[in-house]
Amino acid sequence: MARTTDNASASATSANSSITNVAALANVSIATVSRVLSGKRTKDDDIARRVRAAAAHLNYSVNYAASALRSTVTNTIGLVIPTANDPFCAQLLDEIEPVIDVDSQQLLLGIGGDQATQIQRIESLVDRHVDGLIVLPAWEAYLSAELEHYASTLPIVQVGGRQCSFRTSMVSVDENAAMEIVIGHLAERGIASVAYMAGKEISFESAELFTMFHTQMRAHHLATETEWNRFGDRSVQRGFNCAMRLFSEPLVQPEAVVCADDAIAFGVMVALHSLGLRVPEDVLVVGYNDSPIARTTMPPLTSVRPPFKQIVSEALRLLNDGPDSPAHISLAPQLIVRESTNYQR
Amino acid sequence: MARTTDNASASATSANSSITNVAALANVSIATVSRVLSGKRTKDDDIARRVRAAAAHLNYSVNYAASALRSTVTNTIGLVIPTANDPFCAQLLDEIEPVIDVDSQQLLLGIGGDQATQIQRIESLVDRHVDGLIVLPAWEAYLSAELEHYASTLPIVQVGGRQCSFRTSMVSVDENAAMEIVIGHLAERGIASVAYMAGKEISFESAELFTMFHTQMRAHHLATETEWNRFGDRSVQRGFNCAMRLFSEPLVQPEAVVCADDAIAFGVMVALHSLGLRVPEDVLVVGYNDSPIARTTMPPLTSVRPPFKQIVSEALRLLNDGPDSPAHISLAPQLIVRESTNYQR
DNA sequence: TTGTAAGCGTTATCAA
DNA sequence: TTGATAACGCTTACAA
Repeated sequence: MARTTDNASASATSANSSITNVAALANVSIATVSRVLSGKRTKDDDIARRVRAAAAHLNYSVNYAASALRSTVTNTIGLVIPTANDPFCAQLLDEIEPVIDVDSQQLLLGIGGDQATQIQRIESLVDRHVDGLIVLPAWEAYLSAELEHYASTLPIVQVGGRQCSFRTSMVSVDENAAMEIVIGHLAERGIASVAYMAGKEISFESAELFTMFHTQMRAHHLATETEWNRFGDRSVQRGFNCAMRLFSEPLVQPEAVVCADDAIAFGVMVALHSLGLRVPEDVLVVGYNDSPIARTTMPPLTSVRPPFKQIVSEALRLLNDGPDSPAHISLAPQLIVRESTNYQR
Repeated sequence: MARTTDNASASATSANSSITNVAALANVSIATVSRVLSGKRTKDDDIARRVRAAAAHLNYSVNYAASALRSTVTNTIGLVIPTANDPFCAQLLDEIEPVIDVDSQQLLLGIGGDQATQIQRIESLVDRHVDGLIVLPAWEAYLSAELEHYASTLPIVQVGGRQCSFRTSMVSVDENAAMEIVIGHLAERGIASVAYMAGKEISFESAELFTMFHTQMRAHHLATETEWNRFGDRSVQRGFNCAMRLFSEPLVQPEAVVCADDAIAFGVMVALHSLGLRVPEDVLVVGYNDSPIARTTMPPLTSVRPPFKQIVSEALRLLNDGPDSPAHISLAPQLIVRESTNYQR
């Protein structure tokens, strides 16, 4: 019997205490301590309380390296994103980090703007034996082979983009629903014609959206013109240029503009302003991503808000389900209605 | 002698090979393998080559958990930021991640928008035994006690903000140099008067900058008015409002506006545009942070670019120096001159 | 339900 | 230099 009560609390509140110290102080074996603290022992009797008290008193926290070495989990989640300088990625980061941390897990971050770098990051994280991997593919990054290769070892969830592998799970924004909500909202406002400034974004299937735009327009009997609707980058400049071209001609003009990104919408609003057109009285404008910019435009911008909280919770749930049950979950976004569409025709 | 050459390559290219497999294949002891692969054995003789070849052949990579358990390093760096939705933080993330990864280290990310959350994140990361900790304090987060407490255990580098502790290292942007460069640039353009829209940012000592603004203005014999210069948030709206107030009155008006953030500058430019004032012919505008927005304003915005690469390399160097030699490094930013100040009076 | 003891894969120690 | 071996702190059979 190695139970020693004497001098057990000698090194109290010293941070570098191991499970042995806790066991000694609680007067139980290290196995019991391990079981109580890891939740493998459900009863909340005197022993459990003694262990927890001892752990608290010694300011004990498990050594993750030792834990990971012996068991099969590392309590880490890997996240690979193309860049932090993207409103979708940044908002997702802000949403996912606290959720992971309350699980007493940690977030290992990999950033890669192209296919090669993303593959490197994925391999690094797999080497670290992360418990799960969440990947936001970079624009034009084909990660199929990579993801398939690790899909059997490790639960992987892809977020957004073109689906890379049917062997990994995927969570994405339901772009069809997004467009339905946007066009429905504009139809309710009494709008007759809409222009669409499409994009080619990370989080977003542009072609699918473009198709859905026309489907929804027909469904609501709204008008559009081929030359109104273009693919392009999602910069303020692009929105400005497109809107200047569109609204400075004395031809027929759309009563509303739907943009694939808030930045484009911002550019559109600046252009309209400089042309003497008022938002929303003359033209309604809708953005996408509900980035911080949407709250600070003048007037504030109605924008499609990706369901970040749901994306995060579904992604983590799919990771927990393990690699054997891949699923594709599509989540409807929410339309945040602000001043830029607050006008009834 | 436990050297076995037979069936050593049986499990070749199987990913889950340990140091034992490598040792067997290379016909040396595991200790030698460890020394060769960790660089503790400098010679590049036949043994070293054999070991490396075996490791490559078996697709071996060290088990970080085991390595961390035995040695004192985990090959992880902790980074705590207030939010990813901030251009300074986002750009720093994009810069720091690749530098860490080439060191075959990994980035553990903690996000906390307030003092309590940041303290939690710091504690989580310390529990994980990160080799070093980089902290960007949140606005009004006082982390002194926390940082001091861990400063002896762990190298900590604070980036930006008010200095929390003299026992930890710090890397910051030299705001005095920033203001000197900005005002110097405007003076060269032949400007006579300048307004300053100060901020209260994460990466940025507003009061210090405000003082330096006046110092530099005097040094260059430029004029300013008390009511031109206000503290405030760094939103587009704020810039717009301030500029509208400033430039719609028929009083004396500044010939240039310096802003504590690109977003403010953007708002200013929108306001000027709507008042019929041209940038840069009528008013010069300077931003701060050189965020993606600066390249997409119309015209493109001259902006102070924090020296991200240097901040990253200095922070990592200070981490490597260990916790015993705290230093404060102040790095001069660079002025990215674009169209918004490209006008000679 | 508890304690004992055997590893997990690596690095550090020490003797050769 | 090298190899044998003892930790590192934990989890998990297995036995009590």
